Amino acid sequence: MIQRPRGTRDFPPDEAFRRAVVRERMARVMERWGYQEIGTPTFEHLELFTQKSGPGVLEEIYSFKDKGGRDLALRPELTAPVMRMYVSEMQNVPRPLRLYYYGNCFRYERPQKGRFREFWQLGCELIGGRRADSEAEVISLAQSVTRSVGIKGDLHIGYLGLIRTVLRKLAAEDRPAIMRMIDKKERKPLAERLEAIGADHLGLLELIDSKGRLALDRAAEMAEVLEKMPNRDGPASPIPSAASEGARSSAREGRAVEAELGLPDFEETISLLDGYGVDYTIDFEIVRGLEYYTGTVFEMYASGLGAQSQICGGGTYELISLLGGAQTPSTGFGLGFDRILEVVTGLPPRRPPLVMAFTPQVRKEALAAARQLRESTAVVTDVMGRGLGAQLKAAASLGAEQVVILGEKEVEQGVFILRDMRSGEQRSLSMDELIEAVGRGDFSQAE
RNA sequence: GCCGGGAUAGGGUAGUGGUUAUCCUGCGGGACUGUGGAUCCCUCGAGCCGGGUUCGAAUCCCGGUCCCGGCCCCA
Repeated sequence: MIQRPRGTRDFPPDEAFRRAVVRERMARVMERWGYQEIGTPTFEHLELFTQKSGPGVLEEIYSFKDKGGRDLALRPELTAPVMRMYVSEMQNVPRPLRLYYYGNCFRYERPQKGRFREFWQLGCELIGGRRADSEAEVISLAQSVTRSVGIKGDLHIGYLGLIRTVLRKLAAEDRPAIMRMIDKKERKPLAERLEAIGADHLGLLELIDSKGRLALDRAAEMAEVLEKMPNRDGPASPIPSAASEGARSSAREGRAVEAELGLPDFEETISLLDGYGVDYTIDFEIVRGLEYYTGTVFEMYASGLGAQSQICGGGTYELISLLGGAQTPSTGFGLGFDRILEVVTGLPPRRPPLVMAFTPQVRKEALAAARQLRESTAVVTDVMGRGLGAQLKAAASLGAEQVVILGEKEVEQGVFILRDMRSGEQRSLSMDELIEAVGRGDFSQAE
């Protein structure tokens, strides 16, 4: 017997239905905010991903050569493809662009709870807006989307400008280790290291330990001090444009990303969030590793997912120039669709179809009637050559709520019997009355 | 790439060296060609794969595959 490839899943009817309902609800929220769905290819040139994330991603990417010798890769995420699409065909569309996507992605990783080799992401990108406004909108949208399926995620919002500025007061060789320890929450080693390099007075530890409003106050105090301090590597270098440096470095290879302190911008974002009524925690511990994030970053967590509790991640980044476009800020997030399905509860069950039961003599009439009823609801008919009794039995085990019964008598009188399977109550109805009675019972009503 | 636990009919399971491989459920058929999920009867259907040990392996050993959880990583 042939098995499924490791880390992939089959979705039986009930599960596929749940996924469709959740996807549908979340997409509807995106649409309400004016975001338009786009689609990109399942595979791309490998270079797109190495350019964005560095050669390190090769380990976890499904890459291959096609018959023409091209290096291709199954997409491991969707932000880079969306940005590629923007650069190659949407740069002249009026800004801002509000886009969303849903698609499967592939990573060669060890499967565990909430982690698969083929997984689905749903996300959005807001391209070319003013920073604080865009961030507030996107963060609010993220919360709105997850809440639309009944998930109350724990939203943490951080800001990289401050930490980057602190790091620039340190010797360049110390920075990666410090960054890593923050990300890993290795508090003790971090404290020791900061002390060892004489940086414990900068307030970094206190900053990442503070959460919420307190953190913002602390950040403001720090910013005042930091602004007066010289950087160890001179003034901040602007983001290099693709043209100016040959466009081949990856975001991960230590490109100088804007490191302006910019705390007022972050404060503006935060204050707008209050306008949106977003529920959040300020948390400077979020660093999201990547160098292409330029300012605000955020993540959402949900309980019940074991080691993989993060269901959403996003922020503001500068990727477009890296892919050869004009420098354009973009804010977005990606949702781990599969993880969301793990924690979502209380979805309505699929509505069972109407069963059209008939005696053998009037099969054709029954099929014709079924065809008419399908204009307004889901209808199934027997294909097993069963007798009427057996058809009723089958309808019952399907969970059918209503059965239409048709025999010679009914055909002669031009009526149909509508039987309510719960009560056993039966009524004789004309086709028009029948259509009226069964109402709309299709897929969309189940949501 | 690393660590731990697993894998027996479609689903759920019992069995720890010799059984006709257990039971529940399911599927299909029948009792039942004008009205229900009940009942009864019949049928179908399994020890992940490959080696090894043994007179004999679902059971013990080795390798692989896949699943579950964790580490690493998480764009």
